[in-house]
Amino acid sequence: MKEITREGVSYMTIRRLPQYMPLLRAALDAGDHCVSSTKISDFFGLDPVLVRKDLASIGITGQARLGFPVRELIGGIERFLGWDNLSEAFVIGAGNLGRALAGYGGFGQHGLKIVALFDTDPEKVGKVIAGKRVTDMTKFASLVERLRVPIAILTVPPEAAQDAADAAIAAGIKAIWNFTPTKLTLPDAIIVEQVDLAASLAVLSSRLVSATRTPRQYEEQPVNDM
Amino acid sequence: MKEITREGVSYMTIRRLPQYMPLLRAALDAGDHCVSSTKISDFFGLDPVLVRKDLASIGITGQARLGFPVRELIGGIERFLGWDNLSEAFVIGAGNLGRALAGYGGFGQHGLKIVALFDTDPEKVGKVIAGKRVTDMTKFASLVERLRVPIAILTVPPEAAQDAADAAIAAGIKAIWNFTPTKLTLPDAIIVEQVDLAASLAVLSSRLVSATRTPRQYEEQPVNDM
DNA sequence: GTATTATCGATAAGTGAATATCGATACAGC
DNA sequence: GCTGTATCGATATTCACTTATCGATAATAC
Repeated sequence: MKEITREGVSYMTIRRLPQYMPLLRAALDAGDHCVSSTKISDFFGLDPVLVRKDLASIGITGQARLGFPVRELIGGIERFLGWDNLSEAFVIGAGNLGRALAGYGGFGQHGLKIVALFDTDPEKVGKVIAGKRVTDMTKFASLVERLRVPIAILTVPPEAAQDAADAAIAAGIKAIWNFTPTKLTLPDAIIVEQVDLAASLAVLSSRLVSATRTPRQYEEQPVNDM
Repeated sequence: MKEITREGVSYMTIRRLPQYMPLLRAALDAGDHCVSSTKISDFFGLDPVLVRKDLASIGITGQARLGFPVRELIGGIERFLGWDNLSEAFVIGAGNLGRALAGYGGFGQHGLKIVALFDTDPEKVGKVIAGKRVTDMTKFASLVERLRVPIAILTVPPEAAQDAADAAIAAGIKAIWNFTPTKLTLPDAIIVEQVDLAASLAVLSSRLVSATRTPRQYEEQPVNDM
C-alpha cells in the first residue's frame, strides 16, 4: 500500500484517526483530562507505539506518564480531517442507499453536511428525506455553482455512474464519494474515494470459505509428523 | 497491514481480485479467449507484475505472449472467493440501508444471497423488499438454525449494534458484515468485516482539506477501502 | 527525598507488499 | 525457418508501515 498523502501522514494513519474519536469523546465525557496511547491501543488491538506515531504525525504531543490531553487530541484530529468546518455535499441518486445516507445523522460529527438529493426520476423529485429535498438532476449544475458545494455522493445504479460523475465534475464538484461498484475514470485533479463493497465482501467470503473448507483456519499448521 | 489470510494470499490481493471480474466478464462477452496482465493493469492503473502476482497467488497460470485464459481466470477467482456457491445472509435492521442492500441485485454475482430482513419495529415487520420479507427479530434464532444461514449483515443503529451482534452469534451466525460504525467485540472465531465509512470519509475530507488549503495537487490512489 | 512505574519520543530493526529487472516462451510477420 | 515482440514467471530491490528497544520524564508511593 503505497500512498502519497499529506505532509507525511500515511494513508493507514488517516484511516485510523477517525476510529480513535469515539473513544476520545467517551473519555472526555467521563471527565478524563488525558488518555494514554496504551489505553487506545488496547481498545483497538493495536500497538501503543503505532498510536503514538499516528498522533505524532499530525503534530500532537503527549506527556510521559500522563498520556495525551484529550481535548487537544480531539481538536487536533478534527482539524486535521477537516471536521471542524462542515463541508457540504449533494447526493446523486435518491434510491434506498442515497436515502439511507441522507437520513444518517452521524455525518455532521464527521464534518459532512448533506444538503440535498438529486434524481432524474420524476416520481422521486419533490420528496423530502430527513429535511433534505429531492431535486431534479437538471438543476444540479446551477445549484452546485450557486452554493459552491464541493462534494458529490454517488449512489446511482452502476450503469449510470460514469455519466453522473462526468456531469458532477462538469458542474464544478471537487470530490466524489463513490458508492457504486463502477470504476470511474476522471481527471486527476478530482478527488475520488471509492466505497468498495465488492472488495469488503470478498474479504468476508474468502474468510468464510477458509473457515468452512478447512476446519482449522489461520496461519500456522504444525507441519511435521502427525 | 498485517492480516491473517489464506494460503499466502495477501489481504490486498483479496481486495483486488473482485475488481478484476467485471473486466474479465466483459472480455469473455467480447469473445476473447485470453487476457494479458498488461490489459488488466492498464485499466486499473496498476503494475502488470502486480496483477500477475495476484493471479499466481490463487494458482492461475498464464502463457507467454498470450496472457491468461479468461474462462479459467473467472472460474479460479470465483472459486477462491466462494462465489461459485451462494452463501445465504440475513439482514438485521430494515432501515434504509438494510433495504438498500436487500434491494441491490448485484450480490448474487458475488456469491451472496440475502434471504430475509429482520427488525424489531412492528411497523416494518411484514413488509416485503425485493421479494424478501421483513421478519420479527424474535424469530431470528430459530430461522438461522433451521436454514443454517452463516452470514448476518448488520445495519441497525450504532447503539443497537453490539446487542444485535451478540444475538446473531448466539443464534449460530458465523460471519458478520458490519455496516454500523460500532466496533464489535466478539469471539475470535467469528468473522467480522467492517465497512468503515468513517475511515473512507476521513480519507476523502483529508484530501479535500489538502486541496483547498494548498492549491497544489496530489497523486491518485488506486487503493480502495472498505 | 528517593524509588518505582507508567508513559512518552526517537531510533533501529523487521515485515510484507509493490516495483524493477531479466531470461524464457510463443505467436506474428517476413 | 528466422526474427521481433509481447508476455509470462522468478528473483532481487525498494519502499512503507509496523514492531521492538531504550533513555527520558513525571506522577505516585514510601
